Amino acid sequence: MTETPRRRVPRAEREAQMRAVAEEIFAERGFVAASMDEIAERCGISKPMLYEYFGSKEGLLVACIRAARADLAATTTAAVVGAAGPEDALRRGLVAFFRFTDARRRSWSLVLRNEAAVAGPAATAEVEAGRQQQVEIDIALFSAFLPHAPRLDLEAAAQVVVGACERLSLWYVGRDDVTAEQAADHLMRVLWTGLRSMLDPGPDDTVDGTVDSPTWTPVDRGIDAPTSG
Amino acid sequence: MTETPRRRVPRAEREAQMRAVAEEIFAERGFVAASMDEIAERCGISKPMLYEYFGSKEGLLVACIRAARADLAATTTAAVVGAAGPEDALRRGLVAFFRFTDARRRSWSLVLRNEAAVAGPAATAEVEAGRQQQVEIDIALFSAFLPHAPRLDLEAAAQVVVGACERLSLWYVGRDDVTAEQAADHLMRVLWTGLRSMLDPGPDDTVDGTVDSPTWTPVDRGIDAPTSG
DNA sequence: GAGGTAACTTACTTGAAGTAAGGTGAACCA
DNA sequence: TGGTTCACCTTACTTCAAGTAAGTTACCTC
Repeated sequence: MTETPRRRVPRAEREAQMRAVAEEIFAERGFVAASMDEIAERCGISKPMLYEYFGSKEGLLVACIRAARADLAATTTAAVVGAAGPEDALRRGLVAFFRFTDARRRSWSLVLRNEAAVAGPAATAEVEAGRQQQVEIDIALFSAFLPHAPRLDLEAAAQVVVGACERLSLWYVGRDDVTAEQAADHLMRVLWTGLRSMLDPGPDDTVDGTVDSPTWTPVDRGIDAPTSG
Repeated sequence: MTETPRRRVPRAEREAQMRAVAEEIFAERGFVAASMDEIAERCGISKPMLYEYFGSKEGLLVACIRAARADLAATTTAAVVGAAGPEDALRRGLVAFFRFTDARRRSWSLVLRNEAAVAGPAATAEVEAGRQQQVEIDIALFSAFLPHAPRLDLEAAAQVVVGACERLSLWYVGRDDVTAEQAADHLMRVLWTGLRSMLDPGPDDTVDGTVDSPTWTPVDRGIDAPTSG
C-alpha cells in the first residue's frame, strides 16, 4: 500500500475530475443526499477545494449541467449538418438526441428527472437555458424552411417538440426494446404532418422530405451563458 | 394584541392548513431553501407537529404533490365527460389542463420546474405517478376510439402528448397573450393529424371530429398510490 | 370533575454546507 | 544549489436546518 502521496494536479484537470465525480454522485444519491465531503473524498482532495473552484454546491451542479449541455448541443448540431431537408434534419437531430440521452442515462436523469431546480435559481436557469437553446434551434430549423409561419406558431411548435423529446427520451431510456431510431420515428410520425401543415398551410405536397432547398446548415450558437458571475 | 392563545385544531383541518402553507413556501423559496421551522411558524405551530403528520420534509412535499395531482385528475376527467369524440375529448382535456396550470401557476412550477426530485425517491415517484396517470388516460382515450393501433404506438403517442403538454403549459403560463384555448389549439393542430394517422392508418377521412361513436366517458381510476408506507 | 387521549411544546442531537487561516510542493530565477 | 513565490491543498472550525425524545396541556367523555 504505497499511498500515493496526493499528487498535485493542475486546475483544469482537477476541475474536470471534480465535475465527473460530482455528476456520478449526484446521479447516484440525488442532489440533496449527495454530500460535498463525499465528493471531495472520492476526488482524493478536501472540501474547500470544491468551494474554491465552484463556489457552492449549486455551483458545482451548474457546472455539471453546463458541461452536459455543451456536449448535447455539439452532438445534435453535428448530426444535423448536411441533412437533405427539414424532415431529415429534424429526424437526425432526434436520433442524436435519443442516442445521447441513452448513452448518459444516469446523469441525464440528473437533469430530466428534475434534480436541478432543487439547488436554486442558478441551476434552474441553467436547465431552462438548455431547453431554450433547443427551442431556438428548432425555431431556426422550422423558419429556415417554412418562412410563412408566424412567430408565435413557431415558438409553440418548438416547445411541443422539446417537451415531447424530453418525455419520450425518458420513456425510451426505460425500455430495452426500442432503439433511438424507432423513438425518433415515433415522434416524427406524430409530429411531422401536423408541423408541416401548421407551419406552412400552403399546397399539401410542396414540402415532402426532399426539398428544393440546399442542405441544412444549423446555426451554431454554442453555449449562451445566462449569467456567469 | 390579545394573542390568540393557540387554538387546538383537529388533525384533518390542521393537515390541510399545513399543506397549503407548505405549498406556498415551497413555491416561494424552492424546496431546499424552505425551512420546516418557517412552515411551522407560519402555521402557528411548532416543528414536531409537521413531523408527526408528514414524517419528513419530503413527506410534506409528497402530500402537496399528491393533493395537486388529485385536483388535476378530477378537473381534467370532469372536463372530458360527454365529449363528442376523441378529438373533442382531447381538446377539452387540454383546455382543462392549461386552465389548471394557469390558475395554480406558482405551486405548479413546484412540480413542473422540478422542485420534486430533489427531495428524494418518494417525491420523484409521486410526480412520475402523476405523469403516468396522464399517460394512461391518454392511452385509454386513444385506444377506445382507435383500437387498431399497437400498444407500443399508443404508449409512445401518449408520452409525446404528456411531454408536449408539460412544456407548453410552462410556455403558456409565461405569456399573457395566449389563452388556454389557444394553447390547446396549437397543440391540437400539431398533434392531431399525426396522432390520427399514426394510430389509425385507415382511410384518411374516417375520423373527423364528430364521429359515429357515442359520447366519451373516461375511466375514473382516481389516485393510484405508488407506495403508501 | 376525573381520566384519557389527541394536539401540542421545549430543548435537544446530528450532520452537512460553507469558511478562516495556514501548510506545502514544484516551478523559476539567481 | 538554494531561495522565493504562488497555485494547490489541508485542518479545524462556525452555522444552520433536519429530525427527535420526552414531557405538557386543552378538549372530550363519562
